[in-house]
Amino acid sequence: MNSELHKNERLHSKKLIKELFDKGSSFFLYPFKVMVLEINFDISETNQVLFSVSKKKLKKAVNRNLIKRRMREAYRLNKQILGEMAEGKKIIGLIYVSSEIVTFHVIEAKIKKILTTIKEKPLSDKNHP
RNA sequence: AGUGCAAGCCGACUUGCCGCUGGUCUGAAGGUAAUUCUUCAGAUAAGAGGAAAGUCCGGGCAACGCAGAGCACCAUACUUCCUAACAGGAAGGUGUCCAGCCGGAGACAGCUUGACAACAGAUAGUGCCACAGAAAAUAUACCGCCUUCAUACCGAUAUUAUCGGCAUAAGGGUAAGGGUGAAAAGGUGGAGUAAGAGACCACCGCUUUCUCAGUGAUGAGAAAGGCAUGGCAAACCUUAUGGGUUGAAAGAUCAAAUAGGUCCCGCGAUGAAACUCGUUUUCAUAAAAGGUUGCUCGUCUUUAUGCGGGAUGGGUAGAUCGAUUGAGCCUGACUGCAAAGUCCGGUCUAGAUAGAUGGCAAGAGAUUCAUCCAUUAAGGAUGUUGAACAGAACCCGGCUUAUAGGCUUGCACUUUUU
RNA sequence: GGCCUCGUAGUUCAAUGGAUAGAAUAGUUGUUUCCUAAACAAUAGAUAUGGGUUCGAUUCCCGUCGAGGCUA
Repeated sequence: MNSELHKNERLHSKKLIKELFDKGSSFFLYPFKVMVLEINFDISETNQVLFSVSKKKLKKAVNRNLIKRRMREAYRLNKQILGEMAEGKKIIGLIYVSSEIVTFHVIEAKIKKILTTIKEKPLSDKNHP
């Protein structure tokens, strides 16, 4: 599996973002809030992911960019944990809720945990939003 | 060599691996009549700032309004110039303040360096000036000063009067003085007077007019006024000048279906007349409603609502353009005191769109802290820490604010050597 | 990205440019009570920040910082 992260793997459609925040199931794993939604195969060919850092938590744009870059890098290096899913694809929202700047190693460890959790989650989670 | 001030410039590096963005080239696959388009792979060079920030000004660009006028609103405010434009910049003028020098008895004036100035108008009008103070803007109401007359008292001479002093009441002349206050009605000195006063004189300050110099702000000189009306316009306001409004989430193009929208045609308002007496025909009509940037004028459209038929075509999701060749950058020459302008030559240097510059490893390292050594002092070694402010979002010109450290130039001071 | 509004005691609000910035509540101390509450009395506490205009600034003007809202 390649370790690239192209534009079609990032979530940029306004409709899908709205759907994710309306219908998706969420859980916390500090310092992240994670939202997941399973979608049909024909809408998207790959998993799509969204990274978000709040302006309320980190005031300066430099620090927000830094955290987003570290999150993106950690997802890129570890996305093979999710593997190939036959049933459908997932859209994932990763929202940073801490107000401190965390090093890359911490973020990578947390992302690994999150991806493992998502993979092991049963499909029945979708039925009771 | 060091320290301080001012101006200008730069804004932490190397290697390896894995990645992101748009461009160019090559190859493969698919589509098209073709130019060519889409996808994938590889190669190649490139990829945040001096403030990208705050959004405080000014423009370009775009849409809207039927063109336009006035009012309202907003902004600016010494002069000349620069500029696409500006509340920006350059040069200059004036004023205030600090310091120094100097003249004068004094009021005050002159020169030099530096800093600062929202620096039009306070006799166009309105308003405000707390407390204190006689009075805060029409100065003379008050306390005072001087004087006339009357009365009472005291003293002297002397005798029923005169002179002097003091007090009270009335009248008159004055504005010197009046603990205050941020601010007190030209100032200093003289002469003068019953007491006084620009009422008078000298000087200083002020105002007005004229002449000369300067593009101009203004300056110099002369004459006159005799001084008559303080401060606040970052209070309302007046004058002059400028501004239409809204912002790229503006806007343009592509674009499936339904409803809706828009346009055209017919029926359709009121009154009168005619006859074939039907909701048939002909003629006339005004005002109303609506659109139009905050308002008014002006201007435009329509004849209610609604129904029927026909045509047109766009809101929303998305894509492309707008959108990176521009008041561009660099070098040089010329003009100008300067801001800046002109010309020759060279050059193309981010273009993302939930938002691209990152991660890991190693090295080198400004700096911080601790220990040890040495010295008049600067210093050296080991370990530790590990780089300021900060991220383009349509593009430019400024302003403001944040900023570790380094470099260059000029000035001043100190030390060392010759 | 663009536009607008607001910052006053710990909290909620007042204050025409003019005396020591006021009130409620919360806090502290005391009286009362066997103790607590309530009541009464006293007390401390603030104009976001830096400049400017003015004799004088919470108020007027400018900059900075912070908070909130509108706009697809």
